[in-house]
Amino acid sequence: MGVPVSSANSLAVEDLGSAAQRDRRKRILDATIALASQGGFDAVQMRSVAEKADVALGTLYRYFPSKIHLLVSALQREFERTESTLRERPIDGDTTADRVINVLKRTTRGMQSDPQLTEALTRAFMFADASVAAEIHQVGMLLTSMLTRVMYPEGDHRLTEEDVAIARVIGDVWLSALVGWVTGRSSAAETGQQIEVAVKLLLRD
Amino acid sequence: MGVPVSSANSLAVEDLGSAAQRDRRKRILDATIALASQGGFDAVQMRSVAEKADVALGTLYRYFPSKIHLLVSALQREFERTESTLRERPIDGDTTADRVINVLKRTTRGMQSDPQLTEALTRAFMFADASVAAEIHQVGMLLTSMLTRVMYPEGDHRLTEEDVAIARVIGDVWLSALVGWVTGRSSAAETGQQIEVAVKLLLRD
DNA sequence: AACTGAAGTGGAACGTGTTCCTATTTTAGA
DNA sequence: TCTAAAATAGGAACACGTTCCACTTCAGTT
Repeated sequence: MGVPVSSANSLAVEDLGSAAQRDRRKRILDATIALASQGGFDAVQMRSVAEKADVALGTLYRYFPSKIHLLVSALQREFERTESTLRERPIDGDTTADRVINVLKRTTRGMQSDPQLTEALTRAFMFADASVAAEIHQVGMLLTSMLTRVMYPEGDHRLTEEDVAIARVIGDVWLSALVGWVTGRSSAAETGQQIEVAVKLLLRD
Repeated sequence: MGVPVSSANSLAVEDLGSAAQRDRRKRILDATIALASQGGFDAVQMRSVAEKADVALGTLYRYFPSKIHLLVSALQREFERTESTLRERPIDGDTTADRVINVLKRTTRGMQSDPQLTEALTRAFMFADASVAAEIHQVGMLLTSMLTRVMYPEGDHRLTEEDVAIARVIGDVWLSALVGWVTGRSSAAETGQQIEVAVKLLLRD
C-alpha cells in the first residue's frame, strides 16, 4: 500500500515524483481550463485536451481516469487558488452575515465573469458519480472550511456543530444557486439575491 | 406555429392528440423507469428504451429530444405522483418543522428504497443544461409548492416572501443531500440528519 | 376511394468518451 | 554503462448519444 487513497482516482500532485510529471499534470489542467473557458463543458474534449497539453490520449487517462475526474480536479485547483487569495485579504463586514454575503457574492461575481468555465466546472461537479467521491469530498470540505473561516475570522473561535451545519447549508444553497444560474434558470442578480436571503435566514444574530 | 412552448422541448401530455400517442409516451416513460430502476443512469440507453417501449429510435427522439429530457420528464411524472399521494393523506406533526421533516424523510425513504432509479433521476436533474430549463423549472416549482403546503396545511394561509424563500432553501438542501447520498458521500442516516438540521435551523418558531 | 402531409419504422452513420495495443522513450537500480 | 520496468506516444477500436435518410403507415380532406 505504498500508494495512498488516490490510487483509484486522479493522480494527486503529491503522488507525482518527477518534475516532468508535475509539469505534465499542470499542462493538462491548464489546457482543460483554457478549453472550458472558451467553450464550456462540451469544448473540453479529451482529444483536444491531450493535444493542447502535448500529451498522448493514453497519458491523459493515466493522469485523470475520466473527463469528470479531470474537470473536478481542475475545479479543485481553481478553488484552492480562490481560497488562498481569500485567506490573504481581510474580510470586510461587521456582522457574520455581512461577511459571508460579501465573500460569496465576490466569489460568485468572479465565476460569473467566466461563464463558460463556470458552466463546465459546475456541471462536472454535479454530474460526478461515486467514483469521484474523494475529489468531490475535498472540494466540499474546502468550501465548508472557507465559510466557517469567514464566519469567525478570529482563529481562536471554537466551532460548534451548529456553526458547521450552517456553513454546510449555505454551501448547499450557493451550489444550487450556481446551478440555477449556469442552466439559465436565474439571472446573476437573482443568484445573488438567493444567497443573501438564505444567509440572512441562517445567520440572524 | 400551432405548437406551444414545448415545441423546443419534450412533448408534454397535453400536446398529444391521439390516444395512441399518449400511450406511446407512457410506454416510453415506463420503459425508462424500468431500466433506470434496474441499472441506474447508465442502463437507460436510448436504444434499449426504444426497444423496450416498442418504438423506433427516431420516434423516441421525437418525443424526448435527449436522454436528459427523457429522464427529467420521468422524474417529473414520478414527482407528480408522489405529490398527489402526499396531498391525500394528512400530514402529521405539530410544529411546522416537524411536518416538513416528516414529509421529507418519508419521501427520502421512498427514494432510497430504489437507489438506482433515484441515482438516474437525480443525476439527470443535476446534469441538465439550459435546454431543459422548462422541465427543470416545473419540477422546482412542484417541490417548492409541496413544501409550502406542508408548512401551512390550512389552505387559507397567505404565504410571505420569507415563507417561499425558506421553502426554496430547504429544497436546495434536500437536493444537495440527495446528491451526496447518490454519489456515496453520505449514508441514508446522514442524509436524514442533514435535512433535519437544516429544517430546524430555518423553522424555529 | 384516392390524396396528402404528418408520424412512425428501421437502420446507417457520425462524434466523442473510453479502452486497448504496440513501439518507443525515460527512469531507476545493478 | 547496461538493463528491466515504468511511463509515454500514437492511434485503432468500441460504445452509446444523436442525427439523418428512405420508406411505410396513419389520419383527415376532398
